[in-house]
Amino acid sequence: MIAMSDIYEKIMDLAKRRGFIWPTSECYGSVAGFIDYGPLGSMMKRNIENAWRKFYIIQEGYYEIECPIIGQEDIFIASGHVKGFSDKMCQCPSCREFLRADHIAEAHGVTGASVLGTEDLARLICSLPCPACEEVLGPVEVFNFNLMFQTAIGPGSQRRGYLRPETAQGMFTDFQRLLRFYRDRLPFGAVQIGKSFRNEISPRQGMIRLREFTQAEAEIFVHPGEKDHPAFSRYEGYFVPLLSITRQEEDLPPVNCTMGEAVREGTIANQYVAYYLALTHQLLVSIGVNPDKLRFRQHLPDERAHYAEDCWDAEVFSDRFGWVETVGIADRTDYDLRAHERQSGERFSAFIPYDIPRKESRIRVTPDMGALGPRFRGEARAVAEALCASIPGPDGLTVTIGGKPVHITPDLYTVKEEISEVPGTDVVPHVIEPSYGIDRMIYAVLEHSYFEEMVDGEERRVLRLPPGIAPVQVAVLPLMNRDGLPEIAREIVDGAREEGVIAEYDDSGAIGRRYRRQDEVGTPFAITVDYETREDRTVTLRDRDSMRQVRVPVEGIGSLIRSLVEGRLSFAGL
RNA sequence: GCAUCGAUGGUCUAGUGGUAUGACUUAGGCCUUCCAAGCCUAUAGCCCGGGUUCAAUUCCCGGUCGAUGCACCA
Repeated sequence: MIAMSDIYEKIMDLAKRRGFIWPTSECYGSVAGFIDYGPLGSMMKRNIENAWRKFYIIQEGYYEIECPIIGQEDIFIASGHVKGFSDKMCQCPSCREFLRADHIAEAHGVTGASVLGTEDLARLICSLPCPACEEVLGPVEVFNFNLMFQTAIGPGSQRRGYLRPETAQGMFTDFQRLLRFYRDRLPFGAVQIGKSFRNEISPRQGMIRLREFTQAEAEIFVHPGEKDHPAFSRYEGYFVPLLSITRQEEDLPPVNCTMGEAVREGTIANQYVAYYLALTHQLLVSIGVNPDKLRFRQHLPDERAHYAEDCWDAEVFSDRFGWVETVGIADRTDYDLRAHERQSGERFSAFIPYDIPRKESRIRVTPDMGALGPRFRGEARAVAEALCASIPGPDGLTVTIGGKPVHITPDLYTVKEEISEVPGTDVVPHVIEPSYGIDRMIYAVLEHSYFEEMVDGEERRVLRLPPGIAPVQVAVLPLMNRDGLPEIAREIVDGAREEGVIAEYDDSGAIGRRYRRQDEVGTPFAITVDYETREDRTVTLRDRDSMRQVRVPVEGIGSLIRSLVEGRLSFAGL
């Protein structure tokens, strides 16, 4: 079979040659961490994004939103990215080496250096030697190297902006609008597909670590006390290969487990997380990820964010890169919404009415201002406030006003027990976040679809892409480039296009060569117009994977292809 | 970011201090009645900048990109 060590080279070679993925702006030498999607790559990417939409928008009923890529600073102060998404660095004045300032300090016995401010760190390291050139650093400047790209909004750079490092924040900042849109009820979800940016220090590994990448994220807002998914039965019996914390600690392989069982035995924190694990499994397999090269690994306690209740990565096996995290599914609790509540001062909660309004009794103290006013004059207001906040005894009570104790007798206020009705309560929802790296999914699908096989002593390269993902869905080929065959073929192309099928016409070279050309880019079906077509208006339809052919009528072939692409018919059933 | 190595048509490759070999691909033509057949023709290349030199794709320095190791990293 294939020498696996260079499968990456083969795929990237094919991707470059045939217009899937190109290094960006090659005429100026490209830039690491950025790629261009060529004609077939863009098409395939869109197909994968639409497959994603089929699950999250059509099946789940969550609507998509689209927020700016540039966000103002407050957003990322709240999210923690301004502070936490950066490293403290300095540059050695002697050798110009960039260094991690906190690492230098810690190497010389300072503990907790990573949480110190830049000035404290600068003071600490000025007498220390540079780890690269051994010169004493001296009064160097310590600065934050933030992984976010920074920009200025408007002229004169008055306002700092950042390119978003994730699409998620848009769904959080729009929370109140979304809640209103969903008519003030939980649970609801919002999704977003778009570009995110991280200024990686060293973005190697081709399209696995990009500085500009596409994310598809869903934020599902749920009641903190109701983490049973209303449609859980859909995936209750669905098997997913789980690599739990326990199994990782014991060095065991993943085990297939139904979602119902995993939740019951406590492996997965709740039904919501389990539901999206299963949905993700189904989604990834449907776009062409090999299920034997897919596992769900639970984050170990030390890699999980402190606020997260549970977190799993869908990892896809690459013969080149090993297990690659491609999707993250986390229960982020109320951390994000509370963070924005703090930063913005706005409300990030939902009002949830009780089934029956609750009665609450409360002791209420009403100060007699007519009596307090003349007695305490300027201090009357403070006395009244102190009274309202306390529960007096039978002989009144003593409050401290301006540092002095003051005794208030019962004739200066009245005490009443009040029964009030409380209709509901404010709840800050918990957030379930499935987050997909589209570019990594594309790479995984390419790697898992790529096959080489021997046919009649010749090597055949074929991308076994699912028909719905393939960039070209049908090739229409006149067997001979004459005798009226090209004309019929062009009619068939037009008919297919009218059905919304991506069809390509090719009359160049021997028929076998044309099949191979299509095989290499994953075109699932090929229609060949031959001499019989002129007699009886039938053509051959070839299946990419089996290379089998059947004869079908020209009439209605466009909609036949559409049914095959959409999976409503199978070639084997023709 | 550091260290080491590398970069020749779209792809793979030969080779050189005097502008470059072959194959595949692609395009046009001939041929061809279903899986990369054959023939003719054409297109297209020494990563970028600087230096040494009469002359640099070749030697030197810097950069970019890529590979590997270290560092870093959701």
